[in-house]
Parts: sequence; C-alpha cells; structure tokens
Amino acid sequence: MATTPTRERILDAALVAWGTRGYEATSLDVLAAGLGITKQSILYWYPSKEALLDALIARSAQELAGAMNAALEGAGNGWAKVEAVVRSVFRLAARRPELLGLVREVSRLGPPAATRMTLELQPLVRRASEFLETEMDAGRMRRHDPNLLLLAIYSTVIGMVTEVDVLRAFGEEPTARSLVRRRTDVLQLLRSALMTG
Amino acid sequence: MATTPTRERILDAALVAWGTRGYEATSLDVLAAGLGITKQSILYWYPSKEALLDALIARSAQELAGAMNAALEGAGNGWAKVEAVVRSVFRLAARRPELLGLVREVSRLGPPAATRMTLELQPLVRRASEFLETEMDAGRMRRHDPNLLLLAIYSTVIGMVTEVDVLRAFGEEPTARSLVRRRTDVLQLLRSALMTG
DNA sequence: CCATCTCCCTACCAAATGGTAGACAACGAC
DNA sequence: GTCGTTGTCTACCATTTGGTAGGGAGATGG
Repeated sequence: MATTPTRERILDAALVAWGTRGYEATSLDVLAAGLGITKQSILYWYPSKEALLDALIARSAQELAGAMNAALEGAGNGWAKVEAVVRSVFRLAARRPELLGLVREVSRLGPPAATRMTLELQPLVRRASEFLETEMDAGRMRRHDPNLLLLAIYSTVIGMVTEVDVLRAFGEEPTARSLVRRRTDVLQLLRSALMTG
Repeated sequence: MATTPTRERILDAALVAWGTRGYEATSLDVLAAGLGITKQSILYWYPSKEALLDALIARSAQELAGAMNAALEGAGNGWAKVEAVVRSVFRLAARRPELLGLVREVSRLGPPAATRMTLELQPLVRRASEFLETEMDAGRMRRHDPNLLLLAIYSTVIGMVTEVDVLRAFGEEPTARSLVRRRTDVLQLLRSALMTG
C-alpha cells in the first residue's frame, strides 16, 4: 500500500475535523498534531487556512458530484433514478460521514466558502433539474417546481447530518447502516407525494 | 416604551450573532461592541461565554416550545393541526429568523449545548408524538413510525435555515414572506404522503 | 563532492480571545 | 452626609490563533 502523500493526508484530516467539530473550532495546530506533523508543514502545502478550506471544498464537491453524476447518467428513469442518485450519496456518506458534515459546515460559513461550493455543484444541479422536467413532461412524475423538488430531496439528504447531531446530543453514536435505513424511509415518504399513479 | 434591561439585550444580541455567524465566530468583544458596552459588562451578567449560551438556549427553547405548544393544545386535528403547529414556528421564525439558526448552531455544537436544548424540547416532542399516534389510531393519518414523521416535519422546518444559506451563497437575501411560502409548499409535499383518503 | 531542491522543523510574532482585579460613578437608605 | 449596592468601566493577563523567517536533514543530479 503506497503511503498517501502529505498533501492528501492534510485534506483528509481537515475533512474529518471540520466536517464534525467545525472550521473555526479546529485550529491548524490541532489538525497538524493529529497528523504527527507541525502547523508549519500544513502552511507549506497550503498558504493559509482559508486556502486549505478552498482546496477541501473543491475536492469534496468533486467527489460528491462525481458519485451523483454517475447515478444520474446511468440507466433507468422515474423514481428508480431519484432513488439511485440519493443512494449514491448515502453510500458515499456511509464511507465518509464527514462529507455531508462539511457541506453543512460550508453552507453555514457563508460567502465566500459557500459560494465556492455552490458554484462547484451547479452543473450537477442543473442536470438534475433537467431530468426532473423530462420526467414530468413524460407524465411519470407529478408536475411541481423542479427547484422545490430538489430542495425537498436535498433536505432529506442533509437531514442525515441533523439526525446525527440529535442522536449525539443523547450520547448515542449512530451506525452508518441505521442512518441509511432511516433516511431511506424518509425518502419513501416523499415518493407517494411525487409519483403519479 | 420601557428600555430593555441589559441582561435581555445581551441575550438578544447573542441570538442574532450566534444564530447567523456562529458561536465560535462571534467573540464577546464583538457582541459587546454591538451593544455599546464592554465585554466585562457581559461577564458581569453571565459568568462565562458558555453560561451565556446556556441561558440563551433556555430562553430560545422556551420561546419555541411555547409557540408550538399553544398550537398543539389548540382546536382541530389531522393535517390542520400539523399545519397549525408548523405555521406557528414559521410565524416565530419570520419575526426572529435567528431562532432557527440558533437551533441549527446548537445542534452542530454538540454536547453539552445540544443535550441541553434537546432536553428542553423533549416534553414538546413527546406531546407531538402522542398527537400523531392518536391521529393514526383514529385512522385520520397513515400509520408510520411517529419519530420518523417528526423527523420529516423537523427537516422541513430546519430546512428553512439551509435554504437561507444557499440563497445567501448566491448573494441573495431572502424575505421572510418568500421563505414561509416556499417552506409551506415543501410541507404540502408531505401532506399527500401522510394523510389517508 | 558539491550544488540544489524538497520537505519539515524550531523559533518567533502580532493580534485576538476568554477571563480576572479592582477603581469609580450613580443612587437609594438611613 | 455617609454607607452599601449596583452596574459599568479601565487595566491586565495567560493562552491560543494564523502566519513569517529561516535553518537543516536528506535525496537528487552533475
């Protein structure tokens, strides 16, 4: 197994720390200590904390968009495809729970970080919107504002983060499996609202 | 108009600042400057930053629970009541947009803050759960896990915060009115999934 | 064997943070 | 008038933060 280069290891550590404890709450020193290096080594690879966040956003957005795009371009249509896309996110989130946490964190941070991530994901959103319109034109889905549907689906996905928070507040650490099952159930609630027939 | 006592003004300022920019991101100095006082005056009323957060959580949870309780104890049943409760939150959030922001922020902060808020809202959650069970027993609502339904409804409400973030990422400041309309639409999506007949 | 480049380190620094100590003005009670 | 209380302030402080300057070990290449 090839040793991961420092550059990537820093991104990994930042993803975990910032996606769970938060950006302001995790200093470069703490980040470095967890990697067995010093803060100055981080600043060698990334000129500032903000630059590191920027790089992390770029990589994470690409990872998310990549997974969803694959499902979106794949076979099938109607509800099956909606489910396939959402499931692709769940699979990713089960492997890297901090990814969704980072999305939540970045959107909370506001511009310029949030703007950056939003722009990065925009092509994907547009493609998803087009898909929904096609489905509605074909009569396979009830007619709604596509952006509204995307928002509802997005809420379902990002709700996973909230759910983790709530469970943690009770001192309970949820398993990836239980989370995915639960979120899939919530998704099913949407199904009967969205689909015709 | 009676001048609001300092104690309350501090809570108000903290709610706005922490509910939008975040807890770690807003120092006591900044908070005090906005009030035209010094950090030491804040520390006179609240022994520490954490104690201030604690007091803020208590007051905010009470405010939220109070509004929802009134709607929950009111007349009506079935979907009308679900809508009444959610609308009561929307009305509150339209007047004090930072309230939901604080809920999001606190759940992100994790224990002990999140635990505190969760406990504070627990009675309300239990009562809501009982209401849903009554409705299902009476056949006015499809049978589901009540906690699942609450989670779905909660996602709809808290999604308002996410929506604000996303819009702000595009440099757009949403109006309270447009937000409420939008969220009500999302809520309607749930309706057909939940109700019988 | 020397020069260069890569990568991480030690040593600092200025600014900001949460918090403490204590002075001081206003004010009501006696 | 004096005394205690209340509420705010100025003056500090220790620690932490993001960031800079520069040294040095080790590989690489001529």
